[in-house]
Amino acid sequence: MPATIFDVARAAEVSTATVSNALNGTGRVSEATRRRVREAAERLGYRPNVAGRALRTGRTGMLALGVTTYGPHEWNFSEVAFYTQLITAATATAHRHGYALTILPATLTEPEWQALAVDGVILLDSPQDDPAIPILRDRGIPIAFDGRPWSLGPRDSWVDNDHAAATEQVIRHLRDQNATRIALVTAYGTDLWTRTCAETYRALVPDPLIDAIDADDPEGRAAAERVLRAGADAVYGLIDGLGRGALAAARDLGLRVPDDVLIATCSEDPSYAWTAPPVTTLSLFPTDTVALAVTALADTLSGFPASVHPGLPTRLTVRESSSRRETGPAEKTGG
Amino acid sequence: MPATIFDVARAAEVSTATVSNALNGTGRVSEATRRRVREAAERLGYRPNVAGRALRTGRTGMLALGVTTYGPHEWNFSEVAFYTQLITAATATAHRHGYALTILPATLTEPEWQALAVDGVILLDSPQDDPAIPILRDRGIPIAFDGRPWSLGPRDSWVDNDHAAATEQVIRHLRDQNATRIALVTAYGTDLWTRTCAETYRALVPDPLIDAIDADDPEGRAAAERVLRAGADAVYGLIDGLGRGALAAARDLGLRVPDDVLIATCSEDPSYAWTAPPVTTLSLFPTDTVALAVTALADTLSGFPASVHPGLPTRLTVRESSSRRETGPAEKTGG
DNA sequence: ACTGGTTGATTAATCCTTTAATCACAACCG
DNA sequence: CGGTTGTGATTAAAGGATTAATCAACCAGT
Repeated sequence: MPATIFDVARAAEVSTATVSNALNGTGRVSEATRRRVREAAERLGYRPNVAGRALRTGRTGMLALGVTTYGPHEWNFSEVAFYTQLITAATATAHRHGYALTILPATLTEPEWQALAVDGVILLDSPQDDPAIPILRDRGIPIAFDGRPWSLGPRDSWVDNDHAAATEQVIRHLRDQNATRIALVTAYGTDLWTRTCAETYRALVPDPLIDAIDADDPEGRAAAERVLRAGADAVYGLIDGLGRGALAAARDLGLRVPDDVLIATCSEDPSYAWTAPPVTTLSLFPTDTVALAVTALADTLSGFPASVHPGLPTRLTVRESSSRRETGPAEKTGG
Repeated sequence: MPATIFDVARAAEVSTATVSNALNGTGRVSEATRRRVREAAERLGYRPNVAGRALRTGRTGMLALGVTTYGPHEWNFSEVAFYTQLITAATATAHRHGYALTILPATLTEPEWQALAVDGVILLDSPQDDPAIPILRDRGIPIAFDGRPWSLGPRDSWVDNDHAAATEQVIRHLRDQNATRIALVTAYGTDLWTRTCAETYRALVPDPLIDAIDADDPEGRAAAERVLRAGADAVYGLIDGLGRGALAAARDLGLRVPDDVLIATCSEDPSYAWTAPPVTTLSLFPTDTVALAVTALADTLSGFPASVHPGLPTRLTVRESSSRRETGPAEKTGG
């Protein structure tokens, strides 16, 4: 039995319309009346009923975060710090803008997308021909893409890191450490992020060696083993767990890291500073990225034009797994 | 402009009441009419408007997950993997029961708790005198506690691991490995989980040595250093990051693990299998636990009585950080 | 004094669904 | 045949907020 707008109206001795106008800053209300209404609302602990407001305005005050998966898992959260940080930051940012945020299961059917009662959606690494897109467009729901989208509607925003530059930085670093055959291990995805990284890689590496992780092996151990068997002396992984997967694969094959193989991976996991050896990581700052996406979405919902933020920075943290000890030229060629 | 119940009524040539009854299985509707309504609804892609339904029934179809923090952080996600798994499982389970789930920021004020439009709340490690409790009780919103609560309302459920047994298992294991001075490092919390573990520890250890992590040091490095300086030869951490914090502290003090110091920590982080040395962990299976909590909450909302599930199992994974190499009696005493 | 414009408030419709109350009709019983 | 019971549907109210349309009062101008 929370206080309704009628209770406030009665207490302030005005109509409900005046209460609404006074509290929302709409219509015409004298200063004195506004104060009276505010006080009454405060005294009664009045909070607008969200269902009533949603019914009338069509706005729910809710945002949704959608994560697309490709593998068999309902969530592709193979225990990655990336998602935790991202969810955390998205939720906090949404609240800061006055929205609640709900996280969608990866397996949403078309009628479920139809029925979804949200004001806006953040889509993470939306794949090609994402079934959600046409439905959301049709419903007039703005989208903020985290990761470059395949198509962009008029009310859509997007944010992304500068993956080309990041990939180039990693490849050059591995080269500087005398890697001669650099392999790339990707996720299963058909997202543009994977594609951009792969293209940049191909443009830089004369003899590309690309493999994707298996659906049942989130840390990519089998994929790492394949590329190592194929002769790679450096592995760069686009998925968080690949540092561990590659360490395991190297050990199984009797290869020393970093003496025989160099390893680097995209990851936000702080524990890579503590593995044996510590693993070089590329951080994508998911918190900053998604916060920007949520803010863009909130701005769009406030009537501001949609915005685009490509080229967000990344950071390469070089650790022992990709640091060859100081070597003379003789050993260099021997690699 | 999605189809409303009026559109379906017109298409099926019945009243809206009949549509509602037919689709919800309420009231009295003939089989033939029910089929006609179903077909019309299907054809028009009708999905009940959640705001309209919420306004009428007072049910929103939304659950909230509340995480209480004690430190300065908006989220106490220092325990990365634990929360990821937990949030993931909670969301998936909620969806399985037909609810959406929203994650609450830790810093919710009383009026915000008042206005929160949800059918039920899951509270994680609710502290003593949690301000949310009286408000939710007053509003008749059922609570499912993950972690034993300080007080239980008639519609509240709770689930928890058997922390006493788990703590005892860890202590005994460390003793078996010849630890003579076992220290306990806790979070900042006033939650019952911390308290239960500490009490069990005190009952088993003749000379207790307890410290809590600092608010600005989520991995507890400073706390680990303090207890090691105080003479501990084994550290058991109740927070996920403490494995890393203790490894760092030991290294800084020139102590070898496991030769000079044994380390074990509560954690879901798989990368502890890859640290140098690998760290012994106690898993609390947060996914199973929270799934049970969400299910209990959904059941309560369906009219079933609230339920209580204490004593959920844990698992101790012994790794090198707490495994003394086979030693003769001479070395044992020298420990 | 009449007109026109401004201000500050109210009235009433609207959003969509659920559900208690009601009604029409047919079958059955005494 | 009048009265009761049961079935299958409809009518109308309710739930809480927003907002277009309307109204009353006042002031200024001619």
